[in-house]
Amino acid sequence: MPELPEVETVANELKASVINKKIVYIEALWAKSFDNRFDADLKGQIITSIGRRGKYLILNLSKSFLVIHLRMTGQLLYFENESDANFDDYIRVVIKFNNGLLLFKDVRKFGRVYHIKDPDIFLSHVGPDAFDQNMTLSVFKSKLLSSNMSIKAFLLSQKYISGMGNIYTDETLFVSKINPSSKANSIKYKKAEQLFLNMKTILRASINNMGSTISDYRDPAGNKGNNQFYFNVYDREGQPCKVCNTEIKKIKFAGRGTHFCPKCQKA
DNA sequence: CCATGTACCTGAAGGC
DNA sequence: TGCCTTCAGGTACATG
Repeated sequence: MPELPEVETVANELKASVINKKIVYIEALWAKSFDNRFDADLKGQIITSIGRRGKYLILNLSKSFLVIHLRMTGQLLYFENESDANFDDYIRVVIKFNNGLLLFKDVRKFGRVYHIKDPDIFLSHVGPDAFDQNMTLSVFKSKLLSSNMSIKAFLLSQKYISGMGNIYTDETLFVSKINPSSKANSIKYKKAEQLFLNMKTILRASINNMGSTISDYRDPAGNKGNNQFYFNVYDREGQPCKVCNTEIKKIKFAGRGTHFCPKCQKA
């Protein structure tokens, strides 16, 4: 699931529920889901702030950091009262606070809770995300020019710009009228500007809609997002294009299911 | 540098 | 009903 808007939604809700709380207990029910890379005691540490970079959630603790990636099916579920929690078969990590409980649930076990010393080092391979102050239009354009990849692969790669996943990449390319196979460095100046603005508009709209839920995504309260009701192309194979009525196609491209309008997004 | 395939995992959905 | 295949919002790594 989770791409930038979903992780942003999770971060915003956690800010309201776990800031200033003290960890009193942490346990990995599935060992690989918790990657402990720093020798500091988590017990007793307080969550001082919460951030996000691309699809990574960053919990700033008193002496170290928890960095969490939800991958495909990860969820962070928060319960003010422990008795409200449902410990089903897919709970991988349990974090108890002096008051409240956070469960990391993950059906497919791809997600990770990392305990690290320095997020800047840990995330050094991850580029600035779409809302980073440093990600200006001119920076974005120069990164486009530097790459001979397809624009779809470019946006999916997290090293140039982070946070974009399969849904928002397809949606952004549709609105920008760019074929997914177009080379990143072939996109003209004006088109690149539209792409940049559309990307931010689409991500912001989804944040306002609490993210998109296709199947697994839930926010920390267990609620689904609403942005999936506004897709133009994603998950709309065979349905008419909302602009020109042409049938939306789905192909395999850059290793991913890729949705587009053959007329609006000519190669 | 770039594209492709594989691995990591489980469950849902579709074909027969 | 049941078996088999394919696919899924992501990323790391190996191979041409």
